[in-house]
Amino acid sequence: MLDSQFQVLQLARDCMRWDQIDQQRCSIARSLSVVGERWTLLILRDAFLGTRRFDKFQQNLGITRHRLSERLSKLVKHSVLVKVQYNNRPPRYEYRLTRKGLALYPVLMSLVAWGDEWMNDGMGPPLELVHLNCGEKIHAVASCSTCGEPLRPEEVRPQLGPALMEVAARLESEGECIEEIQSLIRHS
Amino acid sequence: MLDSQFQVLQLARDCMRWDQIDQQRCSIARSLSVVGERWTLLILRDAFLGTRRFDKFQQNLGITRHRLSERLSKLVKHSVLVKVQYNNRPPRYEYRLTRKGLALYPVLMSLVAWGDEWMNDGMGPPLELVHLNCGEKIHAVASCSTCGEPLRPEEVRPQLGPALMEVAARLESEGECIEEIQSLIRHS
DNA sequence: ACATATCCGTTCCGAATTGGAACCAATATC
DNA sequence: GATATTGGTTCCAATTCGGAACGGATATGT
Repeated sequence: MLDSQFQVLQLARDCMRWDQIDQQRCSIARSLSVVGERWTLLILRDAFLGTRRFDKFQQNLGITRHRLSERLSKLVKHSVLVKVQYNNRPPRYEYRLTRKGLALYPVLMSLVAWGDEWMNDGMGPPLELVHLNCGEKIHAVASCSTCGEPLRPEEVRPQLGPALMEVAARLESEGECIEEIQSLIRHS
Repeated sequence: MLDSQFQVLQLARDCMRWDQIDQQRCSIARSLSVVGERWTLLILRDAFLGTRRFDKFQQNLGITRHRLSERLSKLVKHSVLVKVQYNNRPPRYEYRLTRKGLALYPVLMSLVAWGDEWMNDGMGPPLELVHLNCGEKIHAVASCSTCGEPLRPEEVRPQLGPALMEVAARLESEGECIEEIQSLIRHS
């Protein structure tokens, strides 16, 4: 009971270990607990470009076999990839994006857009993206799911959602100061 | 000369070390070389929620002071944050998002959207986002910079951009097989 | 039949990164 | 003069990582 509050507010310990961030009530922290490790997003980049087999991932990425094996297993465990047998004799497996994995496309595309604009070396983007829908060279923009306008930080107001509401209410009823509830928002 | 090709194709060494991914001609790899380390995106999440001071970051995140100091310095070095003196005596500093830092908003919002949908625990999202433009609770969608339609992986065709074109041309004139040029695309 | 190749990993060890805690310096406040 | 606050740095043990060798199941060449 008290424990879970402390977990959210991180008063239980001076510092939180990285392998515990999935316990935070924060969607970014939870996302990163699955895709936030070294190599993982690069593996997914390759998956979106069509790579499916262990060897190809290893060659394309230059990751060690050990690390690759570990990362792929974790992605399978979290249903971002599925391990599919594509050959009986000898038994051979490949890794394919699931719906959950495909849903990461916006994350990768926004990283591409940022890198193209802010990390280029003056030689233009390494890859160009042609949108078959409109035929133009394009980049990704984050826009509103309802009105379709591009999202700007100052026009988006974060507020306590259902998952945090009750925690906040309990804290308030126990006389916790507003500052700690604010801090809750920061952690969500 | 040959070195730079090997760098791109990663034939020079069996494996590439993580601290060298910024040398890849890949915008995702380059982006991750700045924001891909543990804690960094969580620090930026806090920055977008208004945190500016060393102590507040430390309290909110539960990161060690050492690590925080290192990450902030790196973000300042890459102009994602600026260190601004907000008090003369005693000299006190705070960290603010630059334009380059603000441009990371889509990355964070797409991580939030993915986490809300795929990593929730059945209690609804921790934070709700109200878009002042339309007044609704919304989430971020990646859409086309030209036609505005939501981006779907199968409708986006990646092709060699200027930064890779010349490398590919040189490889071809030297008789490298098409497979290695394909691999170039994968690395870009 | 036997050697070699391919694919998909695992095991092991030294090197690099991280977490945890203590320490430090400049100034404000009691 | 003692204690608190802000913004760090230093140090060491624990964890994670990179590199290279090894393994097992099967195909392929000779």
